[in-house]
Parts: sequence; C-alpha cells; structure tokens
Amino acid sequence: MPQTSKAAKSPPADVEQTLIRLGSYIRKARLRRNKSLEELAETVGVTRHVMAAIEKGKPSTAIASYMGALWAMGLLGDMKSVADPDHDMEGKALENARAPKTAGKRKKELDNDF
Amino acid sequence: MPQTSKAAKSPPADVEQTLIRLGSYIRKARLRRNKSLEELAETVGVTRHVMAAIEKGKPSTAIASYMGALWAMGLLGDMKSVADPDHDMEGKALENARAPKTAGKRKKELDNDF
DNA sequence: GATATATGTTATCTAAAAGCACCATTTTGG
DNA sequence: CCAAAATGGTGCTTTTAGATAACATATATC
Repeated sequence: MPQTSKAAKSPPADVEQTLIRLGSYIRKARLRRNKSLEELAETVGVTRHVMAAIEKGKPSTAIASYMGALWAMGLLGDMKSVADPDHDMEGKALENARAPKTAGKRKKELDNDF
Repeated sequence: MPQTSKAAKSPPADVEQTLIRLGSYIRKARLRRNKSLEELAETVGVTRHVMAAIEKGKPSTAIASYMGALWAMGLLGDMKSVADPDHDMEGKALENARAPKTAGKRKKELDNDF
C-alpha cells in the first residue's frame, strides 16, 4: 500500500520469513495444481505480476490478494485457526476475569512488562 | 493497495469473512493483553488508524501490517501451518509424480476439472 | 532440439493506502 | 458521576501498489 508503513517497508525478521515461506507454499500449491501464474491471477482478480509478488512474499501487498490465492486453491480454511482466541493461551492467562471493550484508562504502569 | 485490485475491492465472500474474523480475533487478543490501539500500532510500526482498520478486517491493508499485529502479540506462529504443502491433501493428490518449476506448456486441456 | 508457453524484468501511469491533525464520542476506572 | 483515556470519524496530503504494456529469458513438452 502506498505511503508504505514501516511495518511493510522493513518488517520484523519473523514476519519477513513468515511471508517468504507462505509465498513459497502458495507457489508449490499452484504448481501442484498445474496452474499458470496468469490463470491463478485471473481467478483471484489480480494481474500476473501481483501473483508473482505474492509468491515472493512481498510485505506490502494487500492481504486480500494473499487470501484470494489461498481461496482459489481451496486452502483458505487454514486461516481459521490463526489467532483463534480459544488457542491463545497467553491471552487467556492475561485475561484475569475481564472482558473490556477498550483498553481502558492507563493505570500508571501496572502493566510492568518484566 | 492503490489502483485497488478487484481482489481487494470486492473479495470473495469467504475471503471477506475470513478477514473480518481474523480482525476480531486480533482485537480480542489485544484487549486481553490490555493494550491500546496506539500502543500496539506503535510496536507494529503503523498508525492507530491502520490498526483500527485491521481489526475491522480491511481487505486492502498490507499483509505485513496484519502479520505485524500477530507478531507483536506472539501469535505469528499460527501462520506456520497455512498452506503447508504437507497438509495440502488435494495438492498432493494432483501432483502425480511431477514437480515442475513452471506450469509448462498448456497441453490442450488435459487438466479437465470435473 | 524445436517451440509454445510460463515466467521475469522494466517502464509509465494512476488511484488509493497510509500518514497526519483535529474533534466527537464512548468507555473505563476511580 | 466524572475525569482520563481509548476509540471512531473526517479531511487533506503524500507516496507507492497495482494496472498495463512490451520485451527477454527460462522451462516444459513434443
């Protein structure tokens, strides 16, 4: 996206690696299905070039384009478990009998992150 | 992304739904950790507004921003299994003892998808 | 090997994503 | 309740992702 955020311009190493891996997975899935970049791109609704960028793990590409690629190959279901609150053990633990709609007042720094 | 692709402007219903769900998961994770939009945004390297958009599941937002949010809350690991070739049963099946680097010549339509 | 096709690369153009600033509203927690 | 903070919304500007096109290279199939 334009005005590229820091996040997209130079993502944390973990994020960068995750995207590169995801891109290579998408490529493998496409080749297995014997689809050309152009064919897949067409189904997804982007150009050949965007699909190529996805397979390289380009950080600044719209998430919908990535998801569209998964969708076009029947792999979108894999996203269901991502950040699923039921599996977020750390989050569950931190949530001490509270379920606020906002983060509330900044109570000095009770949130001492040691 | 600019010149917004069809994929990002009006994604398939499944994609749209997936993003809305992901956004709400991210929101829940953030609130559990008692972080404000601004705090999380700062860690991720985007503005408050982008983080808000993510929690709404905006399709045209850079994937790196979404991944950054997961990363900042220790949830990036959930992405590992997405599109994992080892779990792609359909792909495995289609891959009849072949592993080409391109989709090769378009052999008329041997690829009859019934 | 020949060749049709896929993929990569470069370039220009344009529309929209993200930045930023400000104000309204909501919600929390004392 | 009330103050403090979070969140939501609007408008404007800047920057770049994506569209499009043309050409070069790589690769698979015959």
